[in-house]
Amino acid sequence: MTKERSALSQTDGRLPLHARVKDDLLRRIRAGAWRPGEPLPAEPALAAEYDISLGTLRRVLAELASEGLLDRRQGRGTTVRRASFHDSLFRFFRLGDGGEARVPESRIIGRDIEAAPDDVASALLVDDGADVVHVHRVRSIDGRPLLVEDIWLPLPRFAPFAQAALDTLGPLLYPEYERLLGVVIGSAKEQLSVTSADVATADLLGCEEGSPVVQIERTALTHADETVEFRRSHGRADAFHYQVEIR
Amino acid sequence: MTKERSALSQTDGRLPLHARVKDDLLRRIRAGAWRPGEPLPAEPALAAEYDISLGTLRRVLAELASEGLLDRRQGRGTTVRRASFHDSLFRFFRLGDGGEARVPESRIIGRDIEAAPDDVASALLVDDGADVVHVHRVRSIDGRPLLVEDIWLPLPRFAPFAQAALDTLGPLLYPEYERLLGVVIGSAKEQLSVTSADVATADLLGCEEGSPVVQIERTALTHADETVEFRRSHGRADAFHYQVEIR
DNA sequence: GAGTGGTCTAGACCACGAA
DNA sequence: TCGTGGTCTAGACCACTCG
Repeated sequence: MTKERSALSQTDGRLPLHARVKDDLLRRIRAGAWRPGEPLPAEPALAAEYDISLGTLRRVLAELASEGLLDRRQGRGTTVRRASFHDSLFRFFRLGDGGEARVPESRIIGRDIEAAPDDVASALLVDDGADVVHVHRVRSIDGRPLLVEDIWLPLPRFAPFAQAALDTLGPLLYPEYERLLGVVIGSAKEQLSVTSADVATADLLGCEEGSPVVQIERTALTHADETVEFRRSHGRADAFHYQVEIR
Repeated sequence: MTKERSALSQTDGRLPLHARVKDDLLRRIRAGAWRPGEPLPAEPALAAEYDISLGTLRRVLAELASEGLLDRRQGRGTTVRRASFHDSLFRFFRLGDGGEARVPESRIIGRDIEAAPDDVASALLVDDGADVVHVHRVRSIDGRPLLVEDIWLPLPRFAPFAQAALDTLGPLLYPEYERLLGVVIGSAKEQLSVTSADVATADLLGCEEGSPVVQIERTALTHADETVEFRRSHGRADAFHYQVEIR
């Protein structure tokens, strides 16, 4: 009679052990079994739970750490890493001077509840016309406007965000999502293209209507791959500047 | 008397063993100790050479493989991976239809030897005014011009390339560098910005002078981090389209 | 001091690929 | 068939963090 590893019953038995354990841990991480910062069970406990050797478990944890999902520190434990991608303003736009990583100021111009336009609905995976929160804001450095953002969030999940006093919101929204709703952003996809500025955007950016602007569309997901935010940002093309390092 | 590991004499003795072995392997790979595709010594041989256990060596090799430098295949051996980043045309521009990964056609408009302009000289790390090969070409899909490229290569290293018959050159230059000169590209840095088309570029791209174009500046390096190519490409901004996935 | 992850070793068996 | 890397185990000792 073969020994069953009940903890792995949901994984593909044809895969090597380490792959099955990795899949299962991935599932639990995505399911939010541990909050970011909260330690996972210690290695001997996890190894016992999966009925595998310490070496095999350690290999899996090392892989997940190298892929950026886990944080391992001697003496402290293994924790789920909080996603911390840079602000797209910093990744894509050249700032006044090089150097310091300042958080750009944020001025919210409007926040309301509206029926989702087609493109927003399909990005957020909600029905056309479903209610969503819409935030419109400008991000600046030293008072110089650099990026105009439209942000859409699904309801009813983001109702607390729709009601929070505007002056309590910091310039970075993801920490606010976590504080107000317990929603932790795990990954995002961004899509860049070049368009031309409409009147309102040109006005906010201080450029001429029709002048080229870089458009960044971002879809943000939780660790469980739930789509929870869609934003469309525009910045002056003459300030655009992006570097890629290729393997 | 402590046992010396002569193979590691060039590495920092305060580092853990696996890190020292990794540094040394990295150095040898960069130095071209093995050609891409040629197998490294087998694990037991390498482990003996470094006087470390198989497990430790395997950990190092697995790391290098996961970072894309090595290719490991059961029964075949461990080899240095040939860099194979996608053509920037595919990474940054939307093509007629989605789907197939065709290699765009290439039409060389000019090739000559010239004195390096300031920006080219500083990118290639050669003296201002030093002789360089300059290639000017247009890349198209289905006869539709998508990208205009200026490519500069340092002399005398690229002399064979300057002399090769144009009709023997394929649309992808990196395989040609390898064939003609034994130069293998290991990595590249790209820098994107938005400018406006000059007359000549507009003419080649079929757009109006002054209309927005995306500029891609690429510096290509060998595994040994020697700078061997600088290219500046321009494509129509309305065809620009780039996706990033963030952790 | 107790518990955590970090490093390192030794050895077994399996699956793949080339000769 | 033989040598390669792939998987898995067992156990030792060290270094860091925290109460």
